[in-house]
Amino acid sequence: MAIDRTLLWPSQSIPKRGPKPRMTLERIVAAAIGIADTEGLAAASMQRVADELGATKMSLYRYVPGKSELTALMLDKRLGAPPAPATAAQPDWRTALSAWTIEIHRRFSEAPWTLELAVGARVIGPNELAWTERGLAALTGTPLTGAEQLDVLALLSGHARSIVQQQTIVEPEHVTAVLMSGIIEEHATRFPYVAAAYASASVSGVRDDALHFGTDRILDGIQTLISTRTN
Amino acid sequence: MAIDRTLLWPSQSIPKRGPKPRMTLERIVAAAIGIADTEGLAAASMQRVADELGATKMSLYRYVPGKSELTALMLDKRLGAPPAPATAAQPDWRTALSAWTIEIHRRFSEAPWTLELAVGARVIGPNELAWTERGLAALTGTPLTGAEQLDVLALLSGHARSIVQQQTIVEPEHVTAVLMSGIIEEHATRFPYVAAAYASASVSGVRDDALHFGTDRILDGIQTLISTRTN
DNA sequence: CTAATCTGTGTCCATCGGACGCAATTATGA
DNA sequence: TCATAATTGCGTCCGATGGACACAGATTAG
Repeated sequence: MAIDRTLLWPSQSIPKRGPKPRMTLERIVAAAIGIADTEGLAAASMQRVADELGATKMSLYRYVPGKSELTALMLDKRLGAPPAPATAAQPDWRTALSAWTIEIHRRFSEAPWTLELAVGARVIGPNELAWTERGLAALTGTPLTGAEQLDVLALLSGHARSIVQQQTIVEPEHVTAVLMSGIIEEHATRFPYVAAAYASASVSGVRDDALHFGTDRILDGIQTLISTRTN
Repeated sequence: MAIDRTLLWPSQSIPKRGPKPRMTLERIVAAAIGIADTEGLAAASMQRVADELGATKMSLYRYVPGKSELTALMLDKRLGAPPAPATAAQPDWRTALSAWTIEIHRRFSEAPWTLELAVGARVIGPNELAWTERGLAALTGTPLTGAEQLDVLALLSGHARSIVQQQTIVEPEHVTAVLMSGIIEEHATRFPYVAAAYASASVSGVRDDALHFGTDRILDGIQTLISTRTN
């Protein structure tokens, strides 16, 4: 149940006796990520990862205590560290946080299987913490408290993830979207507002900017809060 | 892979020949929900549900095509229909949407296992659609387009879900929270802003209002958009 | 050179979702 | 009344999963 800290946050161990390790933790994680990227998270079983590395399943357990620790490593490594900040003068908090949100969305969007792993209780990894650090840096100087700053970041990253979650609904074959419009049409009398909204949304063309819409709304709301503080 | 529509959106079948069904779809779903509520979603296996009902595992497949359909039913039924609107004069969009968001949060919070099911591609259920209908009704009269109204609801419900997701991290035994603060303390030099923010957040006492904070920010942002439209 | 230690892995297990077919049960048509 | 068609419950079997455990071989420390 409990996840081993020492894997996400490695200390040193350096055993010296015994045979040389034939594998590497990094190689295992990389192989698992490769499988998840191409064949989905479910395909990244211990057996499959071991096959990919030409090893047996049980040998992996010399490097990873269990599956959940492996997936935790996959998540943190796949999201990666935040991009290096521009060397030029640092932008204001709004443009910085906007870029922060868009980039997080891009990361999750690149590997939708990470969403499934980001649900529920888990130990935060170094990359994830680096993202928080970066976001907090952007909010420094604003009149928000530390707790409020954390809430802001949770709000924005939650939005980014939520958008990816909804996008993956439409993505595979559009079959779910078609099915949904069929349901809505059939029950238009039960859900008149939904029918009207979807009809209007379809007329006005495909909307791809739900991410920006929500981000702008949230940032507007933060702007409002900051304004009331500074005045 | 594909989820059967006809279970979430039942048509009639009414077979008359053959033995009387000993079970009911409702009973199966209810039993599965009960198990998930008390022992977690993973415990709600077909075998376990069958045991709960005094039936065999395979007999359940006469009522449910597969596990994914069962979980879809569990999700929609557990969330339930939106509460009946107050008979008094309908409130303005802001108070209505605020209550909408908080109630959605409460539903998810009651059964955190629903979060796991609400991830990824899925067929929308009648209750979920009823929630959307209710939210759209609250937004009628605002100068927002249909697509924008849908985006607003996705933004708010996404926030509510995101908050529950983070709360479940702290909930079980606080072990994760303690672990996290330990990690942050150890790496305070690598993540100075995070360390400062968490220290400040701890000093100012436990924050339980991340839900309201985010909801208010979002609603402020929508308010801003509406204001620019009406002027 | 011996003993301690570490790696790789072969074997076994419980559990999971599910395919398939068979026996029992019920309603329908002749 | 009786055969037939349809429908249910269920026993059996399967592949795949994560993981426990023990043992052989490799490697180094004393």
